[in-house]
Amino acid sequence: MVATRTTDDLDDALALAEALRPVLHRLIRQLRRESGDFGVSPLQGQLLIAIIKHPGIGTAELARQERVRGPTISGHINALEAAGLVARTAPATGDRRRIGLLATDKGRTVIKTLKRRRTDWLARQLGGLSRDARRAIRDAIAPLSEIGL
Amino acid sequence: MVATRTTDDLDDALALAEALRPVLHRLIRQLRRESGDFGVSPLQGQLLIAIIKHPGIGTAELARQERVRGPTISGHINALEAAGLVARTAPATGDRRRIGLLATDKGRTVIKTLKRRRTDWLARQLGGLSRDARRAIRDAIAPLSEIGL
DNA sequence: CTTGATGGGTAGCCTACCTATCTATCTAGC
DNA sequence: GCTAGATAGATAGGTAGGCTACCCATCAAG
Repeated sequence: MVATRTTDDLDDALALAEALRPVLHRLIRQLRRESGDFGVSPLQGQLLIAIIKHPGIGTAELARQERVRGPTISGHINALEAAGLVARTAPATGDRRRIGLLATDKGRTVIKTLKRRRTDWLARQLGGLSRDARRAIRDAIAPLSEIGL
Repeated sequence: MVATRTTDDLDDALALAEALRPVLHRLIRQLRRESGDFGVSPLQGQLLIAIIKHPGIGTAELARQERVRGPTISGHINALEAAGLVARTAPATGDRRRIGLLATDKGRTVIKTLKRRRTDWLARQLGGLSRDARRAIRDAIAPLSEIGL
């Protein structure tokens, strides 16, 4: 029955949401508290990685990727620029509203050392789990990424 | 080989952490932004539920459960008390440092209507996924809960 | 009866978002 | 060619939700 199926799906999703939400919040709280200071915040790290991967990317595109508003990007780019990790460059394309973001050598170094030396809290915790547990988490990443388009 | 196994596990955990972290952050950002105002914050909801489940519970116990510092609990209990959802009562046990937290009728009502609410953003998103995707997420909840003791 | 641990609280700070608003530029329709 | 609306980016100001530092009262143990 289609009607029943839909109802079941709704109930299923609702129950799942109730179970998932507190877990997510607890995890994030610990992640924020426990993960030490690497000079750049998690979002800034992501932005830096995105800029390295797509040189000349603009702030609007970054905002869409990270599902964040424009001013949030603006602020973080300001911080990254002040730290000498990225540079705002003149519009490369014909569109003179756009700016092109580039990572500096220092920025690339920061990401490289970050990725190499980040045996952080989260990784340690995950390492303490069984392989099955890690696989279950890994399998959930793709579905979780789909949420929110 | 035990040595190899350990190394693999470390690499595995590290890679998983790198993949999981941005997904978690993105999800939480959207959760915060998109989920409307239900009168109580997610953490306050959890606290209220815990108080209903364990009447007379104290703030220290709540802090441990939600993996949060004492003052954080203090603040939220203040808010919940000001909203008339919980009450601080005299120490029930022999320990006169402790207080006993109780949910008011209003508090119980709030939780009941909260749980029945079907218009939740997260629930809608989860409902839009395939059943397989939801199962993958459900299977990851237990492992994720284990993180951080 | 001091010493240290624990339950609970206040004050003040900080991070990381948000909305509202502004300027400059691009694009479409008249 | 010129205005109307959309888009890129920035700034100002606000808020939520944690945290640390510090305080007091009480308990438990030497």
